[in-house]
Amino acid sequence: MQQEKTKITELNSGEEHQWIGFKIRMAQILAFRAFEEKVKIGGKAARYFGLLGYINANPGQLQTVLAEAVALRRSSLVAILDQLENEGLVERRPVPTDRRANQVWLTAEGERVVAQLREAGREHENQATEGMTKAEIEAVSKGLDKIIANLK
Amino acid sequence: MQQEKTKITELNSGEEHQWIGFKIRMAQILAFRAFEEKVKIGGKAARYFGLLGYINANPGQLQTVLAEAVALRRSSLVAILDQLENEGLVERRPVPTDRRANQVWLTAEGERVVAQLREAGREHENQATEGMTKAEIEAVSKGLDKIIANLK
DNA sequence: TACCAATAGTTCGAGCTCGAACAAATGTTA
DNA sequence: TAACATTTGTTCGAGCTCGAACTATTGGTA
Repeated sequence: MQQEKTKITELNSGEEHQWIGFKIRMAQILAFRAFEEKVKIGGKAARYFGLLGYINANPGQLQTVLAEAVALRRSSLVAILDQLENEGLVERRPVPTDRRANQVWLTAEGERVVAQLREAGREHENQATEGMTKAEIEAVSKGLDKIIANLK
Repeated sequence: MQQEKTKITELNSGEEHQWIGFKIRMAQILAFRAFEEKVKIGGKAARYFGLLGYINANPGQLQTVLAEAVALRRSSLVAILDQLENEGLVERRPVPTDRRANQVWLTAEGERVVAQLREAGREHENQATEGMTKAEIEAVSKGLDKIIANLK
């Protein structure tokens, strides 16, 4: 039973594709891809915008906290911070009360880059939610909050 | 200006973390992680459940179409199909009218595995949306559809 | 105090996705 | 027909994340 090429006009999405979990996956892949294609500011900064933004909002946190905040493993964060430190965007400082730990801070340059990325991020956000009402966007946002909380 | 460890009771999420794009990323990482931890059925099947489900709903499609359907690149799909073929879940068949192309089909075993995974997927879906009303879930679902369409 | 568990950060190898480049086949156009 | 462009699947190297194992340090307990 083989289909004529020209007759495949309509593809069946399948039950799985109606699941939230799958849609979230699709959306994240497409969103990340689009953002990176759009933003060409300073090195790895765009890729780790979420992390940099979090550091900006919470200066001086431990690496463990940062990892949790962006849903990465502690071990994954090491190389990322190494790079961002090499690019002069981020700084590791010793914690006086605990010699195992590091506080992570943005450099002045890091703060500048975050500000620039924020602009690009807003544009991206607008593109992603184009044609949606405020209420629709809010509903997705609140819903995702609940889903994230459920999965944590 | 360094903070006392015990005084960091409340973390600032930062503007970025309020963005849909960021929440989508968090949700997808957590959801994928949770699903893989839960499901221990046959090899790589769980990881590529979305793909298998799509093949199940659309048997005999070209690899290019499949890649698009799950938001992966053509080149990424090659190794995945190699594995799934090795595990006996999937089959590549030549296309009579185009000697470059392959049709991809599920084997009988593949169909059995998809059915099993579907069960696990429903559980996972329930966990992720626990405590949410039907309307809330629907709002997230529709909203994600629009976002996906915007980013495509 | 001495001992043991827990924690912060790190290293390392495995596995995954990507983009670029390629061969083979097909489509298009002069 | 011949020449060129496009498409399909592929290979390959770079870059990323993960889990497991490790060191150093800190916390808890007998």
